[in-house]
Amino acid sequence: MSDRNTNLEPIRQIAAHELVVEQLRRAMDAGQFRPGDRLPSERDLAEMLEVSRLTVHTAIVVLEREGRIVVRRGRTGGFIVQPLQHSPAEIRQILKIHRAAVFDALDFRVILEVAAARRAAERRRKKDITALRSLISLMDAAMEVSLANQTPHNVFEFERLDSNFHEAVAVASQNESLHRAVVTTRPKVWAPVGSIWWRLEENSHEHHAAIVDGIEAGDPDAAAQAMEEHIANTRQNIDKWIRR
Amino acid sequence: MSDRNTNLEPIRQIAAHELVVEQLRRAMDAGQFRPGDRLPSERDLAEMLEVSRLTVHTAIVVLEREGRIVVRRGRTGGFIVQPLQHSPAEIRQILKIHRAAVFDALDFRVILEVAAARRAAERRRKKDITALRSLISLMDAAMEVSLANQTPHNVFEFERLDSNFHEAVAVASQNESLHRAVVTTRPKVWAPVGSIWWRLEENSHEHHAAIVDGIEAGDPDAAAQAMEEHIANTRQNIDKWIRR
Amino acid sequence: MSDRNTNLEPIRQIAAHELVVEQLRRAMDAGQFRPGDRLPSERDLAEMLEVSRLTVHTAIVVLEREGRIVVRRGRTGGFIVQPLQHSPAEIRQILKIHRAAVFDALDFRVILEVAAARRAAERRRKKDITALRSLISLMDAAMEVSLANQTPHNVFEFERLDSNFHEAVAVASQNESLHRAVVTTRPKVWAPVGSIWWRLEENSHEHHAAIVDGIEAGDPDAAAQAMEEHIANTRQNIDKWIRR
Amino acid sequence: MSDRNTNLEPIRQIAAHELVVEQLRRAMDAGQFRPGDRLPSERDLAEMLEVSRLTVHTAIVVLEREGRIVVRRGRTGGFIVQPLQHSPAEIRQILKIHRAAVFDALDFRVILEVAAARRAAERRRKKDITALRSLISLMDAAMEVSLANQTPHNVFEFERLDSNFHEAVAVASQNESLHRAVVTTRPKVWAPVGSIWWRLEENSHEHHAAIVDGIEAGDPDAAAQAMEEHIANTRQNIDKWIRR
DNA sequence: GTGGTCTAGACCACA
DNA sequence: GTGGTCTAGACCACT
Repeated sequence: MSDRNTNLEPIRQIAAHELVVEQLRRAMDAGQFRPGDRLPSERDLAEMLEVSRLTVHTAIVVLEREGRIVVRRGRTGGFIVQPLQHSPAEIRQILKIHRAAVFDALDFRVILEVAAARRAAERRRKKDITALRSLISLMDAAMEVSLANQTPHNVFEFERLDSNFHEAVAVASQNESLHRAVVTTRPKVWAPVGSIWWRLEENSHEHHAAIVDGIEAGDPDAAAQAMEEHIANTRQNIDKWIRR
Repeated sequence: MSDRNTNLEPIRQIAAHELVVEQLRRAMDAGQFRPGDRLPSERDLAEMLEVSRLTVHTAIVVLEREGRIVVRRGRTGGFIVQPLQHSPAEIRQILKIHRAAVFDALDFRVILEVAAARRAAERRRKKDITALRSLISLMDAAMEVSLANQTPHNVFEFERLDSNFHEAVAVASQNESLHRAVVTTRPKVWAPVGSIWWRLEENSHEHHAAIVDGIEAGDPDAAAQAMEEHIANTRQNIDKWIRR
Repeated sequence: MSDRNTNLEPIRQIAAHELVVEQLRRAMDAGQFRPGDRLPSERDLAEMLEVSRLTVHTAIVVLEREGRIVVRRGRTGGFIVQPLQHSPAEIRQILKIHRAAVFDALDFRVILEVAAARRAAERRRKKDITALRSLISLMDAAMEVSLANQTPHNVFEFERLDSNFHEAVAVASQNESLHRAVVTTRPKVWAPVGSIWWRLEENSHEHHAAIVDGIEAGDPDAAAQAMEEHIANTRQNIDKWIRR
Repeated sequence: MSDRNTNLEPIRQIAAHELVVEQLRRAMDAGQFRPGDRLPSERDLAEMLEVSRLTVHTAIVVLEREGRIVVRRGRTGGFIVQPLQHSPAEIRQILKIHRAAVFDALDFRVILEVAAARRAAERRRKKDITALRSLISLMDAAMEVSLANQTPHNVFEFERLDSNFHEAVAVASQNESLHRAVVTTRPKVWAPVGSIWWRLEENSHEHHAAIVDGIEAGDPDAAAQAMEEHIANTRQNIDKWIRR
């Protein structure tokens, strides 16, 4: 093996404020901050992120220029998270462009989350099951409201709960590496498109229930299969969107 | 869900020379530079990493103080990679301390690499199989030499080939996310300990062959099972070391 | 010319409320608000100046401490403009201190306003002449009243008209740069002293008339000469005051 | 006069870094920093302008985005002033657009600088004449070089000397207000266009000489007339450019 | 020594 | 109290 494959890649000194931008973007993508929410104040963010206010401010300016937040000044001011506004045509376009990356991420999600469901069922802990059950009932409630009157807010709420559910399964797997991988991989499927109503899939709550049932029953195969179907369902929905 | 779980983590601004240190450390851990090898010259590293020579120099000083390289001046000079020198007792100690992290990483490796083997068998491509076969024959050769006269150099060579083999399986899975996860996860098992001879496991070449056979036969279950046994074997070896 | 004459002057960042103070002071100096007048309400000023009420309030407090306005509360309340109260001795003192600056400004005024009168005569426009004539008749009226019963109020009125007259000549010159220079330079002569009765010069109305006659006749030299005499007259009056 | 003409204009809080931008732009327009020159370092500018380095830096970023300077890093780095690069067609276009403002400024320049020449002749001081003579000889030298080989650098040099000459006349007028007005008005004629070779007018050195002769002879009319012809010449050149 | 960036603290205008 | 901005000092990477 004489060809030295020295994979040394260029160093990119990443500015602190860029890291802040990335982290805030990721938090919004992951649904930790939903459209309409206010981000923490500059001072709070500075403390949480352990950087100076100036650094936070610089990051905020970037996010504002991107249109992901709106800055409101004064006593009642703050940074208001904006919805990623895409028309259905744009979404289709974006999905087509990122098709490869999205399906790559989805395929990887199957590996990670099916394994997570399996481990969770093998190592079932009471507290994990309790957490999952409570998330399911919250999602049921949110979905009912959403389906009744399609207000966007509840859609965002549902999305956040859905995110939390999948993370809770990863936590239940009791493998920290797996947990982290799940958390960082999930948003990659949705990030290019943003939050949109059609992610509210009709049968997802049945899948969720089946997953928890499998975990609670200590049946790894059942839990794994339910998760696999769940993600396959998502894949089909995206497929339909692209073909539409 | 009133408890806002804002997972914002502190920003860690990393100095450019630290990034250089990390990248060189990782390259040495991954076997790209083996003990006894010379790193590229300061000038070349600066160009490859797209930083100034001063930055490279600072990084080199750090690595020298860590004892991971030795700086030799003059005509035959350069930065000579040193073996991580741990006594068996130290290794045991280190493994005990990092026990949780090591087994967490191993468990995650099972998930990732078993899935990779399965996907590789499902999606078998000629070029992947050719690459895997050639790596196996190189490893056979290296092992013979190593077993004959236990020179460390060939051990390192074997390690590097082993690394390449596992990455080649990941590549054969044809999922980029999975590939990247495998590459970043593997070193986490060994990083705390460094390269040591006992990683030369007697039966590993049988496992490797079985994995490639499964992939070539288009038999996902066989490939997956072989990979699972292979990693389980590693786990047992580590277990034995800790108990010793 | 190796001595780099980099005329970079220190930046003076001016607080918004200071800008408000300055603008109100200048408006009072220019006679837009005369002693006894009420400034617009805080709310109105905030709207006109496009700042918050707090900022206006801060400015008002400053002006009150300076004694330039009195704040009266209640139904008939408001901000009452006060006359700048200087005794003749104080005025003489002030003039002596600012002597150089005042004569420098007067000299510059000659240049600007003589040129303005000349240009106005060269480029005479009906509407300018009409405006000048109407100002002259208003000044005549104000002067008669003032001379009859020396009430300060009409003195201020006269001053304001005098200001307007000189600005009208500048406008008639139809050179915008010149116009702006005249407007900013005139107050510099009087600013240190404030508004005082002796500015009511007996022969000024004759000068004014001569200036307009020159302009109307399209006689640049006549207009210029009249303006020159007019300002020379002012200079003599100031001189007398200082020597007194 | 019942119509209260309360000329209160909106307060514009001007950021310190904007003031820095303006001042540096003006200094470059005025020829204090010529294309190819290096501005003072951030640290020096901060000290000269009495602001923090951050404020200077922010201003520099703006000027860089405008393309007026280029930033070079490292030991030999700094801020390199760029020439305003306009094609003759663009210059014509720009001049047409700003025609009114340019001629307004030119007209005002006649007033100011003719008066300055006149005052200088009336109040002639030895040191002023010495300064003017030395500037003329420097300009002669620069012009010879420029005409010989039309290198841009000498053109910029000539421009700077030309600027200095006119300022020196203003200084010789011994009126500070006039001096300041001349300095701020001259660049307004050229600012929209930038530095270009055709400002090198063939007969300008004769005019310059005539102006100084008039001043030295104590002949205000001669000095004034020479200055008037000089600026009229500039006006004609611009006129020709627009019509071309 | 240059520019690039961050920190810590402060004051201000806003609502 | 919120964001907007500036200061003073520091460390770093570049050349």
